[in-house]
Amino acid sequence: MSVIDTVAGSAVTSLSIAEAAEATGLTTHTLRYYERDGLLLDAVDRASSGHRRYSEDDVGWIRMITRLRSTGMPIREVRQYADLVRAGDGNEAERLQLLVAHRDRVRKQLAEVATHLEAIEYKIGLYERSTCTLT
Amino acid sequence: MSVIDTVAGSAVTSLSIAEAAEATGLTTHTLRYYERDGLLLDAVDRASSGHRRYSEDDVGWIRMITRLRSTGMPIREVRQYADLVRAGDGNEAERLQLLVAHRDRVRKQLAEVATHLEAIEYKIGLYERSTCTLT
DNA sequence: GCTTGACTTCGAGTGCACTCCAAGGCGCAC
DNA sequence: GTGCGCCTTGGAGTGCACTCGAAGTCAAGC
Repeated sequence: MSVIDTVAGSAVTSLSIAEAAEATGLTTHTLRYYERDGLLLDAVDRASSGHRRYSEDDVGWIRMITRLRSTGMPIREVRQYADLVRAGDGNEAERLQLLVAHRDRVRKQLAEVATHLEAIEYKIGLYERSTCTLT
Repeated sequence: MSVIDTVAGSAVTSLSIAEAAEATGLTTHTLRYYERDGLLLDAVDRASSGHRRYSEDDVGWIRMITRLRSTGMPIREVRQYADLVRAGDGNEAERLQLLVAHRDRVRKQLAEVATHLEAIEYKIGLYERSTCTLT
């Protein structure tokens, strides 16, 4: 189903929603939901049939926001980021600020989870020792 | 409000729900919710007034399940773990299995988040360089 | 030309984990 | 003895992020 077209001499691949889902690890439901909710930079292109056609840029952007989401950024904030990028040049400082704030949160949370993990591993150690003596 | 009592010669401190909230970082709402939902090992002791009195063991257990929750274990699974502990001796292998499965999930997710974080840091690097040249 | 299947829309439904509310009880300060 | 504040209960409400359903469209294959 992926369509290969030629624009200005360079090959352009576009994907159906199912293929875009496959490529990004999201469901087709989620892809439509993200678009509706303003998380994508633009409305996705359509084939003459009205079906969505995802460009490589679309997929790249979706992969980026998937990284933001997987690190715990709320939908609302991803939308803010998309709004800034959509607004075009001149707000790079704001985008940077948003990303840095997120990075700091993620680092902090990563450290906390690592600490909790250690405590859990300690507990596991206790159980392993007691189970071992039982056998 | 924390009550110091003497039982069998050793000092026993018990905390009001507000103090237990303070000590565990949860809200009083959440503490009651966890108890209702079977996440605690037993019903918490009551003062003659009917108010809850949290023992040090209670607080220790709540801290443990808070670690499980903060590392992403669903309420449902925390309850399973509590059920096993409540059932008493003989199911240590099951508890161990549950904890190990959780540990493995956490390790995996930690690694994924770390990877996503690197990609975000790379992006930040790009913005920092471009903002820098603008100034 | 009819079926099939992948797509479309809008709106409603789900699951999770809290979070809050209203009405009432208890014990202490004034 | 009355106001105050902290507590109690059951049940309802909230916010988030999907997730699903129903009804309809379109292109391709038989």
